[in-house]
Amino acid sequence: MLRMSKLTDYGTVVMTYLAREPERLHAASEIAGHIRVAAPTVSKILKTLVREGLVVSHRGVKGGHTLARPARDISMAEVIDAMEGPIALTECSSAEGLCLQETFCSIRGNWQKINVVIREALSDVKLAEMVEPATQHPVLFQPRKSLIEGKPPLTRCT
Amino acid sequence: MLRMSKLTDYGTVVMTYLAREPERLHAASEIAGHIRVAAPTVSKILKTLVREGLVVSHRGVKGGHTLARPARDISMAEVIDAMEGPIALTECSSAEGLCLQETFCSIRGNWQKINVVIREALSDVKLAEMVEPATQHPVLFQPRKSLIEGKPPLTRCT
DNA sequence: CTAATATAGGACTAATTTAGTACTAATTGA
DNA sequence: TCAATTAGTACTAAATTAGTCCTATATTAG
Repeated sequence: MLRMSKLTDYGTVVMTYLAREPERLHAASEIAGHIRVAAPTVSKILKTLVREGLVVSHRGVKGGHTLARPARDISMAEVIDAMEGPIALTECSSAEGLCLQETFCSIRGNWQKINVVIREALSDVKLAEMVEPATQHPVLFQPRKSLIEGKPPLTRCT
Repeated sequence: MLRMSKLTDYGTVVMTYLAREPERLHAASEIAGHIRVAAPTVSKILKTLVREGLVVSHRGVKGGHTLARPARDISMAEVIDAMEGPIALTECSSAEGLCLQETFCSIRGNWQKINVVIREALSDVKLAEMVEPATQHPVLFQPRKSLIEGKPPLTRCT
């Protein structure tokens, strides 16, 4: 439904992988082997995550990557933000006057509110929860029938 | 943050435009002129919306388009679903066994739940609300400080 | 000190997706 | 019957995204 890029999707998988053994360093090649994504691609993703402060890296022999913070303190919203980058800066929603159609666009404010709602939902889901098997998150997840029967979402597996 | 395609974005603008005068028929060219999007593109969008049952069309002289249902009965989730199409069918989240990495992917179930939460948020926002100026939606929109200060969303203006 | 192993950063290419256009057919109302 | 309008399909161009490669830098073990 709402889509994210493949790299963002991989990013969440990488983060989840790191969250399973947060005390240990993980080389990019090791991660790549486990999540079955090409090593250069994993490296690229890790670089982004390091730059954004979600992952810390150690160079050299026995180097590798690990989470910058405990998994329960990292939300999925943060991971997605880190991977998607500041693309929104070129769009009207981030600043006034960038969009020629601004005066004709009366729904901008409403969209921003919707985005806030989505952010809120994603901010409530912590990385630690993603590591757990998909069962109950009683407070957060109480889907309505109508929603469950809708079209499937667009998250990739990988 | 979470992105939708330009066409989907235009789709919401077209729907909002129709919602302003639901009693009247609107030719594709008329809509194009008002929302400042190329006419063939608007036609393409309208065809999709008609096919998905959100808009009804009337051919011939004095023909045009109008909403299939009252704006208060159409949610933004429906509009986005209609525009984005069944892309998810090729991805692992829509059916078992499509993804080679399925057995290595333990976060799939959790992602599906997150998608449900987002769907729920979007299903609560009706087209009628998008027509109103962006002010209060007291129940739905009570953003937290931390969320508001995050990166800007990716909705385009247009 | 040196060799081996890792990450860092940037440039580049390929592939995919998306946006937009063009053309023809069908329908309707005057 | 004619003009306006949508319907459908195929195609092209542009933009975005994914992925690869190369060189530099850091760290540890021996």
